[in-house]
Amino acid sequence: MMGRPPCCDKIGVKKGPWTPEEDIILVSYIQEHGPGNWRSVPTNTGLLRCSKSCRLRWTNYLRPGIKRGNFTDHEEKMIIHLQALLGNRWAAIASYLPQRTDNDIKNYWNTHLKKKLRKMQSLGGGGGSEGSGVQSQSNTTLSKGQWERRLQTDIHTAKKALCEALSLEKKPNLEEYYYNNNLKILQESPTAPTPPPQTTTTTTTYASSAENIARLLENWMKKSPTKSSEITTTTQVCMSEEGSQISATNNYNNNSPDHQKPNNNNNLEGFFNNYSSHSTTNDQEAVVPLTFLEKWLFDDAALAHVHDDDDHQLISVSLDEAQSEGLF
DNA sequence: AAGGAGGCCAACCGCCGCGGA
DNA sequence: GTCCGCGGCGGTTGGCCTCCT
Repeated sequence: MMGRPPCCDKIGVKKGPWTPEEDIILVSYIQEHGPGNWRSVPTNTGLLRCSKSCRLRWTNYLRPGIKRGNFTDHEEKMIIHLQALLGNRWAAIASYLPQRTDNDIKNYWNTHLKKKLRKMQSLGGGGGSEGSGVQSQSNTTLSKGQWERRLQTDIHTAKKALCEALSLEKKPNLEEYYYNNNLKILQESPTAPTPPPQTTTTTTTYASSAENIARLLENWMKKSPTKSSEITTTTQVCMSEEGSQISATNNYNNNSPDHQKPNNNNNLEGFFNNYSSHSTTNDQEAVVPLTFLEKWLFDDAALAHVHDDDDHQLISVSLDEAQSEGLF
């Protein structure tokens, strides 16, 4: 067909940091229409942003359930391990850490973990791999057959490593994980728990909260010296089979332009009742395992217990899940 | 207290795969 | 079958912040 309209006009597109006002416009729009169809977002909202920018802002900052800063030890280890297995596939890695965005993980890797690993490798004496991760040591030229065999071996090794890593986790399968995780989230909420979804796709559930909005409102408060009010973070999660849509029953000022007024906390309450995202990972890239690092990772036998902490609502990667994602 | 250096992170850029026309 | 836009991803950057001298 003759050219759809471009996703954004290059002229008149605003760049740079998002303002709280823009955030609220975007959030209220997504609340009404759900995430997706990003092309229509700038036109329908009047935001002078390109669709990509809107999507990015949502996924990296405004999306409910995002945890920021302070990576836990367990998260750190998962990232390191997954990075070793998957390489720099931040989106894939992020799918195992639902509270973290790929951007966050990427940043954390680049700013903290790279350095940390380098340090540990120099301490451990072994090494050979450089900063960008735990890379395969083989640089020798191989014939195609050799290369394939090597790759297979690497994949096998990676599988094993992942198996071991996963066996440290206490959640034995995906359904149980979802159920447990869901319950955990629901502990914050007065609503009744829902049964685990009957699905084999990797549906990543985000803890719903108004934290992100609260945060942006907080910023707004700073700008406007009105009284800062406490945002209640009542959360309510119910997993739908379809997922990916914010419940239409939420009433974050659906009909009123008042959504731009930040003090209306009642409207924030229950804002994100239901949100989940889909991720399809099909990563088969395997990288040769770890030596010193591996030890460091696996030595942490307490790993499995970390989940008890409410602050650690991590996806425990089950073997089933990994298998269904083509890791094996 | 001031200036510089380095760190951190939000956002942009460019590429790629997919799907619709 | 081809073209083109969209959405997603990873790499990179620029500006703000913190720490150090």
